Amino acid sequence: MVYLECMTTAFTVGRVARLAGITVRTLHHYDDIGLLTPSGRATNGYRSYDETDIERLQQILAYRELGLGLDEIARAIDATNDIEVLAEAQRRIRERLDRLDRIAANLDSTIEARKKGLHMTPEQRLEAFGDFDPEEFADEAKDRWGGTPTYDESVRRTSSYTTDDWKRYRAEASNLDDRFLALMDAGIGAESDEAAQLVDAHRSLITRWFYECTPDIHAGLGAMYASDPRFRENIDKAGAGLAEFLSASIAARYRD
Amino acid sequence: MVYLECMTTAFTVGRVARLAGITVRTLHHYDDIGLLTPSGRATNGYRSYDETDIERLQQILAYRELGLGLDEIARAIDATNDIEVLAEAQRRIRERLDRLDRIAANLDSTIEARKKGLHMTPEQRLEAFGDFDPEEFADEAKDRWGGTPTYDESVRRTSSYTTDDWKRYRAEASNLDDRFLALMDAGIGAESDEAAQLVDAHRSLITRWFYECTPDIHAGLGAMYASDPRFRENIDKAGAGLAEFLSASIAARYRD
DNA sequence: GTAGACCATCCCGTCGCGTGAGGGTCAAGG
DNA sequence: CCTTGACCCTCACGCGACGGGATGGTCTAC
Repeated sequence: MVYLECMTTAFTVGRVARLAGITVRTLHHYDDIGLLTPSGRATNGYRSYDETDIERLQQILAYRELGLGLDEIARAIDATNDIEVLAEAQRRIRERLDRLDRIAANLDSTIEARKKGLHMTPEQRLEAFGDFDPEEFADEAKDRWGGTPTYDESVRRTSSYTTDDWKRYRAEASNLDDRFLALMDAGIGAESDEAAQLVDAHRSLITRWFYECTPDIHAGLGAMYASDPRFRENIDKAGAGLAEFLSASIAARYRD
Repeated sequence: MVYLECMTTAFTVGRVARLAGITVRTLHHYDDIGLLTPSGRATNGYRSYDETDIERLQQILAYRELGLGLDEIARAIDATNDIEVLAEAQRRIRERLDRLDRIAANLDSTIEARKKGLHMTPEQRLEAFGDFDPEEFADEAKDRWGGTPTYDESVRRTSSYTTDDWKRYRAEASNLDDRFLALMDAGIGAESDEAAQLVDAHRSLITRWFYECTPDIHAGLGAMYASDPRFRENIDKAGAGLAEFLSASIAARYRD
């Protein structure tokens, strides 16, 4: 306003900070690194921000909201035409809004699932956060186990299991583990009739919960339990040597 | 899955990182500070994340998105029931969405104003960022200058000025400054007829752009130009001593 | 003239990782 | 059997964006 300028312009740090919802320290910092240097100083040395400074601050804050680094912000603002800067900030903010929307939706369905007792896969839980890789993981699993009908069926069936279902399955499995371990402790061998009965129970368990487990498949699975360290470690959690014993029992059952 | 567990569970750091769109280092960090400790380690020492870990990570990421510190996140998750945690995260995310919406709307109107050449006040530019203080600033100004009819009128009129309007005003004012400075340089006194003419032009300028500037008001304004350091500094930017000279000229004009 | 609210400049501290350095693990292929 | 490449591990230093205190000047306000 020139003749009336000090009425409207000439903001001190504190005032700018309050208006913008930031701290004085932040303005000092922006001055230090040259991101927002106040256009003037009063005779007492106080920083004096004018309207153009505020305009720049507006742009800075818009970009900051997106998590850009201060140097990136500086480049973004200084490089291009100022209306372009705002429009770009606009676009980025809208992207951000989309992301938050996805996350909110994800939490929604997580809460829903939790209420209904439904189970969610890890991929479902994290899909809103990763930038996007719809298949990548499923592919990884398929490369190893998949393409086979048993794998596919298992995926289909387990996808609708609730958390309670999983609990019940785990209880059943744990019970079976204990019975195997009891045999081991009692010194009853893997070739015994008792072991053969438990093997049948094991096959039935897998068929009921995952896929049609034929004797052939079961034999293959049993071999893996002992040889593949991933299965082995996992099974041995229930008791040391269980993987070996289970594998031997299965092998004995189908040996004839 | 117990017997099939290694097919689905047992994620390595890299896999979790890819799924969640974060870096391995971040997972290491969360492990270091105890925010997310993998539920197990493989025999080779590799971190092994299971489904419950992923669930926790989901909650962590949701909170992180809001800019909470990691210790706050830990407290939020550990303190309360887990479904409550998710619901709370939900609420915070929605707040965040609101804020971003406000900022986007603000940028919208800024861009619109820019296109139409309209002028925006600093308060308008920053209102979306500050937590909220609708009046605070206006109050500050009013405490000093306001309540007076001249101030109110000035606010009313200038609020509709475009940036071009401001440019034209500044040009006029700058021109007037130069003419005053020319008198000073020529050694023509503040009591001269030439100065009196310029004083009238100055009063007319203020009346045309801001408010009905009566001789009384003008005299008061002139006194302030010299005495109030804020006015003085601002006016002296155009030329050292201008505030003093202008003030003296105005005083002389109305002395009779 | 002194109290309280601002302002200034230094400068060390913190948080959330980034980024090597230095080294083991593990299928896959020559 | 050895290598290559893609993983994994543990230090440990560094950095960006401020926070926050120390120390001291400035400015209305009673």
